[in-house]
Amino acid sequence: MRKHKPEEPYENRLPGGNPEWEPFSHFFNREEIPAKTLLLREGEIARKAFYIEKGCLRVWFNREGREITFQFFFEGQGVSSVESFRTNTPSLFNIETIEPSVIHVIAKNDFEHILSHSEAIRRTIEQHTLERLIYYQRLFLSHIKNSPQERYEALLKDHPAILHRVPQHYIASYLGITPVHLSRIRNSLLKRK
Amino acid sequence: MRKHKPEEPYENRLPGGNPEWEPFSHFFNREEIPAKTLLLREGEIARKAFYIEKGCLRVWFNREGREITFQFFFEGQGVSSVESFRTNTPSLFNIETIEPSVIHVIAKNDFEHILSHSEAIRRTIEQHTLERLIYYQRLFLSHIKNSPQERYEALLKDHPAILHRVPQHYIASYLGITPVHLSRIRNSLLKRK
DNA sequence: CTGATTTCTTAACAAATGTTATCAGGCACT
DNA sequence: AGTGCCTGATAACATTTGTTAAGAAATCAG
Repeated sequence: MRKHKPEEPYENRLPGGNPEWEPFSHFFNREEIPAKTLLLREGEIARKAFYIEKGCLRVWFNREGREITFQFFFEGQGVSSVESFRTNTPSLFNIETIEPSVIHVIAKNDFEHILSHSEAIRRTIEQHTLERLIYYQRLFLSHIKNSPQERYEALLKDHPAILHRVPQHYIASYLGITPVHLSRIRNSLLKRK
Repeated sequence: MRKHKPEEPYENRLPGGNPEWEPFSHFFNREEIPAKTLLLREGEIARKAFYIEKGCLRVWFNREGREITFQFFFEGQGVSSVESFRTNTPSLFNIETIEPSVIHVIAKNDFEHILSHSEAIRRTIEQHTLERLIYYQRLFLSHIKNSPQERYEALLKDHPAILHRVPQHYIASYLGITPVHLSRIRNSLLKRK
C-alpha cells in the first residue's frame, strides 16, 4: 500500500533555505545517515542542530516502553530539540531518521557564533522560534478541538505526501491513537465513499 | 467548596515584572475590568497586549457551541494572543477575565516602538517567546503522554492554587475532559485515601 | 529469489470517557 | 427567609478508543 520513494526529486537548498547562510556554510558538516539512526537521544543535552538536505526525520519519546512519534521533518527544514539546544536542558525526545538521509550538522557554539555575527540570521531564527511556537499551539489545539478521525482527514487533505512516505504506525501515534484504531478509521472512511 | 479569594495579597509589579520596563511605563494604560469580560475575541486580530497586575484570565475557544478553556494567567504575567499579535492574523481564541482584574494594556504599535528602542526588552521578549514555545510543547506532550487523571494529579501537585481559584468546569476543559469525568476522578482519588 | 521481518487489517473483548438527566448545596439578590 | 442561578456530584447508558491476538500483505536482507 505505502509507496517508499527515496528516489523522488528534491531541491538541494542551502542550510536555512536562504542565501543569507552562504557566508557561514563552512560551519555545517554534510553527513549521509542511514535509516533509523538516532541524531539525538532523549535525556541528552542537544549540542547540535540539523538541516535536512534529503530524507526525513521523526521526533519521538518513550512512554512506558512504547514509542510515541509527534513530529516529522522533511527536506529543507531546520531541526533541533529547541528547548534543549537553547536552554541546555536534557531533551524530552529523540530525533531519528526514517529514511536514509543527508543532513547538514552544526555545533551549538558555531551556531551561536553565527547568531552574534549576522543580524539577518538572528531575525530569521527569531522568526523560526515564533513559527515553532505557532506550530505547537496549533498542534495542541487540534488535539483538544478535533477527533482523531478529523485530524486524520486534515492530514490527508493538507499533507497527503506524509501518508505515502511515513509508516502508518508512526502516523497513528502522531494522531494520538493506536495503529489498530487508525486502521479502523481508514476502513470506515473507505466504506463511506 | 471552592474558595474565591480576590482579596488575597499580591505584588504590585511593573509590567513585564522587571525594571527595564520603567522608562516605557507611560505606554501602558491601567484598567480595572469586571469579571467575565472579553479582552480579545476569537477571530479578531489582536491589537493589544496585556499585563496582569491583579486578577486572573482564561483563554478559551468555541467548539460546537461549547467553551473549551486551555490556559490560565495570573498576577505578574504578560498575556497576548501571540500568533495574532505578532503575525496580524485572526486570533484562534478568546481572552477573558475570570475575576475582577486590574490590567495594564499596551497597543501593538507602542509595543513595537519599545522593541525597536530597547535591546534589553527585545531580548526579554525573545526569551518570552521561547518560554511560550516550551510551554506549549510541554502542554502538548502532557496531553499525549499522560491520562486526564495524571494531568489532574500533576495540577494538584504543581499548581494547587489554581484549583481553589478557578471554577471546576474550566479546569475540566483545561484537562481535556468533561466536568462529569473530572468529578469522577476526584471522587475516585478521595476513596483511594 | 526466498525466508525473515515489518507493517497493516480485522475481530472480540475491555476500559476509558462522553452524554443526558437529576438532585443538592452555595451564593447573590431581593 | 425566599427565589433563582451557578456549581458540583452522581447514576445509567452510549460511544469512543485501547488491548490482544491472529493472519495477510508488503518489504527487506542475504
